[in-house]
Amino acid sequence: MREYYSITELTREFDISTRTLRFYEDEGLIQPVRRGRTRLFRPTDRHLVKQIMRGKRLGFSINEIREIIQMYKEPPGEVGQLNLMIKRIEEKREDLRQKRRDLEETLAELDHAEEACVERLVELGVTT
Amino acid sequence: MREYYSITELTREFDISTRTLRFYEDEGLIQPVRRGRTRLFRPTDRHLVKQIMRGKRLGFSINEIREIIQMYKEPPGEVGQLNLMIKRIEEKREDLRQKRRDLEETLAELDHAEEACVERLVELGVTT
DNA sequence: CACGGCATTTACGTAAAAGTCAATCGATCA
DNA sequence: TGATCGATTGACTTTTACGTAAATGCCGTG
Repeated sequence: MREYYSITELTREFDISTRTLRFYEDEGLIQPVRRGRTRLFRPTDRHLVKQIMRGKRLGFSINEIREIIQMYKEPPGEVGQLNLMIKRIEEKREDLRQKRRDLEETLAELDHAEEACVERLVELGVTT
Repeated sequence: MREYYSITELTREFDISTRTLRFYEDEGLIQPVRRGRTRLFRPTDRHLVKQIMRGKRLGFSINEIREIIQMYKEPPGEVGQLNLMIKRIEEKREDLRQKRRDLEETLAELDHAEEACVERLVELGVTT
């Protein structure tokens, strides 16, 4: 496991801009350390970026991603806080389950659409 | 099956504003008919709205949703167009499969986070 | 030491997707 | 007939998530 990644390494790996990484830092999603003024990204920062990109692909906003990231962190020490966190996690999971239903339905409709296209090709006498 | 829905009926059903429905009309995603100036939404418009909301939850942009909706329509009559459409459909499906992987990974991490919370509660001697 | 290349900060810009507000119109109820 | 309710249009505003530009810092190489 590498100790540090440069900002450009991460921009290449995740196909995002430096601006985007600095933006995520401003938003408090990642906390790269500094050597002088230069940012040094540790493996945990890299992993966070990976999680952020996943969240983005799933259509979560920065705020929602921030919430999700909170959940991955060490669980709090107090009972009330723990129960609250469990509740929040359950909510997010329900959210994700809805997305999964949406996803399966969309996939099914696309399957259907593709079949219709293929059938149409057959009608037109195209040798597959 | 109802013949027409009013704009407010649909805003209530989908929990969106009238502004949003008009916006979708401006964007050409739906084409409600008119009685005078009043919009009348047919079942097909309602179904389109349902598909739009699904797309939104999955993080697709309006343009992407527009593309997807195109794919649900009648397949074109020309062979080149049909092959192009099949290619586009396959791309979208790959996109959705990526989302599905993201989704499963996120769900797994949330499961993990919840377990950690529950364990912590046990450590604290909370009777479940 | 000058230079190229990467990095930084600050500041302003922008596209997408609506929200909000004001003025108006038309149908209907009392 | 006047008031009220729902709908419409148009203009302006807002939020999110960065993009872009300008000016400058840091550093290894020849």
